[in-house]
Formats: sequence, structure tokens, C-alpha cells
Amino acid sequence: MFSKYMKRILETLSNPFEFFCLCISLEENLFKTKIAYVQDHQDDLKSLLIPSIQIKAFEICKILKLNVLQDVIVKAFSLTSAVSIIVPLLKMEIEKKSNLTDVSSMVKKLHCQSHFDLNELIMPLFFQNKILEMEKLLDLNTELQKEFLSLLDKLVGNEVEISDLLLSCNVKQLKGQMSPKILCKLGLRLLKKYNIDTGLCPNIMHRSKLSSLRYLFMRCYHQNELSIDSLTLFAVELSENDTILKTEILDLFLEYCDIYSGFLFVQKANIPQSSVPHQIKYLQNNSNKLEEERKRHENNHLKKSKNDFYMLSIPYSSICQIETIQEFNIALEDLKSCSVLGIDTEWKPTLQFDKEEELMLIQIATSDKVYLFDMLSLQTLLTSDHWGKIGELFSNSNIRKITYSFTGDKKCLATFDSQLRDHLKRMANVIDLNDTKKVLVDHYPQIFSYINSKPEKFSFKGLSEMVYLCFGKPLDKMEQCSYWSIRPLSRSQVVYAALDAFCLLDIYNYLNEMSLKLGFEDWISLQKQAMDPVTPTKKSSKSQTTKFKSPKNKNKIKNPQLKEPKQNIPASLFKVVCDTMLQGLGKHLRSCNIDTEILSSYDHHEKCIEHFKRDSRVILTRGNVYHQLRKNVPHSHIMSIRSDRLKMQLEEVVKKFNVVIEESDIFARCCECNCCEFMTFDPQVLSKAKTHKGRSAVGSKLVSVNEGKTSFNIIEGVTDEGLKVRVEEVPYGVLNRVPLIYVCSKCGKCYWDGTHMERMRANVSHVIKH
DNA sequence: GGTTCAGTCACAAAAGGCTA
DNA sequence: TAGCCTTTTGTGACTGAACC
Repeated sequence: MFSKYMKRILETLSNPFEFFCLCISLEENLFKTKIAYVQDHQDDLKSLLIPSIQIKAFEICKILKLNVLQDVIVKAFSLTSAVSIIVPLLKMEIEKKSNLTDVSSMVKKLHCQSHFDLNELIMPLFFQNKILEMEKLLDLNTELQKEFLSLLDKLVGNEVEISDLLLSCNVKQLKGQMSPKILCKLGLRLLKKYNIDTGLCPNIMHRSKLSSLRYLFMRCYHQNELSIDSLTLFAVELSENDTILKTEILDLFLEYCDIYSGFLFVQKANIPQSSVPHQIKYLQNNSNKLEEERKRHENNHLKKSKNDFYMLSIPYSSICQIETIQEFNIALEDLKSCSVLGIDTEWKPTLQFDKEEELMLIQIATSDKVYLFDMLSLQTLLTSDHWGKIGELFSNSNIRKITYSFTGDKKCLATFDSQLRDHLKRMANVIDLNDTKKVLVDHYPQIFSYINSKPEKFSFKGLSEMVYLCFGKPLDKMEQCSYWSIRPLSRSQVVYAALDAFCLLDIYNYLNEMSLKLGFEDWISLQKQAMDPVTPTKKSSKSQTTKFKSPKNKNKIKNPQLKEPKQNIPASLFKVVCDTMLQGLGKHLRSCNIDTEILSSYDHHEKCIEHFKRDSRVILTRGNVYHQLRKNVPHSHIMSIRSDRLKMQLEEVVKKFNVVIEESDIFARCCECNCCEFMTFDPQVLSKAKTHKGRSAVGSKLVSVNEGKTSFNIIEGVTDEGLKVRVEEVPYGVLNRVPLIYVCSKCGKCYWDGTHMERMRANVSHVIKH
């Protein structure tokens, strides 16, 4: 009705835009629903869209905080065509120190970034740490992108002072951190995002390489997770054609007191004598000292006893390096006949942001061998059919594959070949021990022999941690970040790569043995049970391969030893409390004689817990509230309702708790107040009471109702116990037609056997026991 | 150091249930 | 049918953990 009325008014107005401005400023919701009119008639109204109206519309945009509304106003009032009028207004807003985010949001909506200098909007946003807003503006303007990155590079290289820039941008306070590290990170991200030549940012690139090297030095000398040989190879690669970086690397070797490795680096990186530090020159000129340092270096290398780590349990001769097609075919034939394989891959780390990861090795372990597929040799030799053969191992459901954090590897492998990609999509019978670890540690920790004997300073993570939990020794990760592109691989690299795949089978066999020993049915199905959500969300059902790992669902595990006995419960003895969003279900449950408390619209869902504690009520809820409340209530006393339809919801509850609802339960309880006591009234008595209601009658007329147990005042409509009967809700027609009226003893609501009763009976008939 | 994945959090928009 | 209140859903940023 209102829409039609509005339409009529609009058609009579000389300028509907004026009217809209008024409406919008009075009531934004009104605008939200009615602005479509302007959009529909945009062509007819063009001549009426004068600048003063557009300025008014812009002013309204400033006030409105809702993005969607602003978009509609910009469209409806064609504000993009009024940029010349609005840009000066926006600049005034910047000068007035208004909220920069709001200004930039309008600039973006009006596509007028090019009307603002870098220092007018981009840099102030940057200094106020509103990076996202700033990026939204940069996204659409290549020139601004280059200008900003060039300035950022100068900041990283200390070629400009922040204080000078602040002055020129008219910004008084700096928000957020402006450390070179953070600036550098931002620069690298934007260079990649906007696909800009790295030559524009030499300082950022230099700093990035130096940071990577610092990190490698730290892993090598502090964490013992990288060999000095690999470190030197990475240093040579990263410092190619960069003399300054080479001298900085030499400084790093001296900083870590490893003059001998510095000496080796000088040789490998062809550093001119003029740049060699005097400590290294001393070694070069003193052969005795050099020999002494070499020995010290070797001793340090062997310092760590191999007994400290988990070792490969097959001989070195059982590691087969595959480099030719012939070797590839023999290996694949053998692998096809195996029932269980351990699979891992090694990649060359990406230490420079513009370089991509390169696949170096695929390791596949069988019960007595490990095949190392050398991808550096094989990649050029393999055809799509060869890749397909590797893929078949993954899609073959008869071969069980044991992996650790394989998702990333899988994604990268899929880029190599279409046949391999298809097989990976159909990957079957794969166990990722990373998932296993998370689930079993939480739910079945007793399966791990060494779970309680972790040393205080235990720093091993990932696969190494799992190996420790099973066997009491971690993996030696010295070669984890190894320089995998070197050939031939060192013995240490070959052993590391083989062990990474073979230990997966060791863990698999260990878990099998332990579950037998501890009497678990099967650790794989226990893991599956723990990972299957009880209430699948839309999100999880989208991807069947996505596993459910949320800690929220930890409690959802179905312990096979704790199955609850299924007993029938009569409806009248079953007590529940319904959360706010299940008020409708609550009323239906009451009409089935189930004792139901219902939270009102203003109650917090935690009130359910009070009801559970007080009366042992089962909590019925859904969605996130279920996960929140689940933490405080035993599994047996909470249920998440899945269905959106009332009938189905009712069925869910009845089935889950084995509630027996009989014909006599229907309407044995008041739907409004949950009371289960009713009085019976003669309809004629109520008819008289209805007639008298509202009249200013003096005195009273008492009649006997409820089979003579209660007296009822017809004039006042109340019983002798003070209960007000809601007679006004009963139509006269009903009072003349039905034989008996039932009145709730608590709230006075009237019920009768009519069409309403039939309808409700039909709604619950599917759960009645016949 | 890099990357990717998965989970968490905050926010906005959409949707559900109830009421008048 | 509209309005109100609340929850759910979707999205994007952020974080931590895994890998190399």
C-alpha cells in the first residue's frame, strides 16, 4: 500500500530528487526501500539532476555509514559524473582532518583517485596505518602504485626522512610501526600484487635478500637445522652479482665466529681480495692456521651424536635414486604391487619473493626400500603418461598412502601435469599423520609411548615431534632446508630424504601395533570418528576432502566404549529447554506434553545452562550456540537441531531421545505457560462472562465450574483463586458450538476441540506412537 | 626467510521467529 | 506485511603451524 502511495506522490512532484534528499535525511530505512524509483526513472529525470542536488546527495553520503546505501546514492544521483564538484569538497574534508577512511571510501566509489596527489591521500593513509584503505585506492591506478613503491623504497634505504614526509603530507602523528622490516614486507607484497619490476625498489630487494640470509645463518648456527655446506650454497646463489651483499655475508660469517666457512665462501663466490676481511686474509696466507681451522670445523660438524636422533632402519643400499626412465619404470612396477607406501617430497626453499618453489625429490617408501625420484633429472624426461603412472598410485584405493601435511605438496604436484592432477583429485586411501597426531594426542594419548616423557626444552615440531611421541627420539632436521638442487646429493641428504618417507611407515606400523596392544578397535576408524562432525555445516559439506579439525569439535568424538543405552522416555517425564531461536519448536513440544522451558527473545542463551543445572533439562539449540554451550553440558543433555522445518525438528528430538508420545499426551499441557493442569468450563458460562466483560456492573455473580471444584465470577471473569480466564480470545461461535472449554489453571488460556486443535494434531501426528 | 593451509575474529548483510 | 530483535552466514584480515 505504502509503495503505491509513494509512487503516486512522486509522480506529482516537480523534482523528486529534492523530496528524496528530505526523506533520506529523515529516515534512512525509508530511503533504502524506495530509492529504486530514481534508478528506474534515471533517463527521464536527467535534466533535474542539478549540481546543488548532487552536493546534497554527497552530504548525505557523508552521514550515512552503510556502504550499500552509499553505493546506491552514488548510482542514483550519478555522482561519478559530478567529480569536478565533489573533489574540492573531499579535499576540504581532508583539510578539516575528517575521517580519512570515509574520504578514501568516497574517492574510491567516485573513481577519482587521479585527482589526488600521493601526499594528499595515499601517504596520510599510510602514515595513519590504514594500509588496506590505501591499497584500495592504489589498486586502480598504476602510476600511483609506482610512485608509492618508489617512495617506500627510499624510506627503506634511508634516502628520505620520515619527519620530512610527515610535514609534506600535513600529518602530525604517526600510527603503527615504520620499521624497515615492516616497510620491506609491504613493499614486497605490493611489488608482487601489482606485478611491478623489482628494479624499481633496489633497497627493498637488497634488504629482503639480506634478511633471508640472516634467517639461514640463525637456523644454521643457533638451531642446528641447516648444514654449513647448504648455507654456503644459498649464500653464493643469493649474492650473485651483488658485491655489497657478498661483503655483508662475510660479516655474518665473522659475526658467527666461523672464519673457516667465510674463507670457503670467498673462494666459491669469487670475492675480490680488496673486499676480503683481514681475519680471512690471515687464513689465506697461513696454511698451518688454515689446517687447524679446517679440523676444528670438521669436529664441530660431527659434534652431535647420531644416537640423539631417530635413525633409518634399512641399509643405505636399500635407498634407490631414480634418475632415468628405465629406473623409473622398474620402480613404478614395484610400487604398484605394494599395499602401503610412505610418501614425501623435497622442494628448494623460496628465499627470494619472485622465485617459485621447485620440486627436487619425490620420496616413496615401501616396507623394505625407499625410492628417491630425482626430479631435477626426471622432469625433462617424464611424459604425461609417466606422470599418470605416479598419479595412479595416489588414486588406487588398494594402496594405502601415508603422508604428513601433504595438502600443500599435493597442490604443487597438481600443477605439473593434467593426468597427475586428475589422479590427485581422486586421491583415495590416504592417511595424513598430521591429522592423526592432532586427533590421537587429544583423544587417545595413551597410544603414544613417550607422550609423558618429553624433555623440558622440547622444541621439535611436526613430523619430528610425532616420531618422538612414538619412538622417544626426534628426527635430525639438519637437512630440512637443505640445498636440494645440488647434484650429486650428499649422503646426509639422501639419508634424510629417505628417512622422511620411511619413518611414515614406521609410525603407521607402530600405531597398528599399539592399538592392538591397547585393545582399540582400529586407530584409523577412531581418528575418522573424531574428525566427523556431528552437525555438518554448509561449509564443511562443500568440500568432502576438507577434514574437520576445529578444536571446537574436540568434544564431538563418539567414544565407542561409552555408548548410551537407548531407553524409551514417556513424554510427560522428558524435560527440555529451548533456545530463543527454537521458540516455535518449544510450543510444539509442549503440545505433545513435553515439559518445555522456552527462552524469551531477550534472554541470553546461557540461561539454558541454568535450566540444565536446576532441573536437569536437555538443552535444544543450534548453530554456534550449540558449540558454546556444549563446553558446559554433558553430551547427553544437549542437542543441536539441524532442520529448519518445525515438523522435522520435532521428529529429530523425539527420535534422538526415544520419547514416547501417546494420543493422550496431545494438548495435555498449555502451549503458552507449560502448565499441565486444566479446568473444564461450560461454554455457556463463558459466553455470559464474555457478554459482561468491560461493562461497569456492580456486584458479582458466582457460578460453579470445573465439575463443581471451582467457583467463577461471571461479572469479573475470575475464579475464586484469582485466575483471570481469557474469555475474550474465544469467539461467540465457538462458545455456542463446542460442548466443553478447557482453561489453563496457570495462565487462563482457553482451549477447545476445534479446527486449531485439528491443525496442531496434524502437525504432531507423525511422532505419535500408534 | 618464503609459502600454504586452517582456524579465529570482526564486521556487515541476510535470514528467522515473533508480534502487532 | 512490516518492524524488531537475534542469530546465522559470508567475507576478509590476521595468526599460527606446517612445510621447504
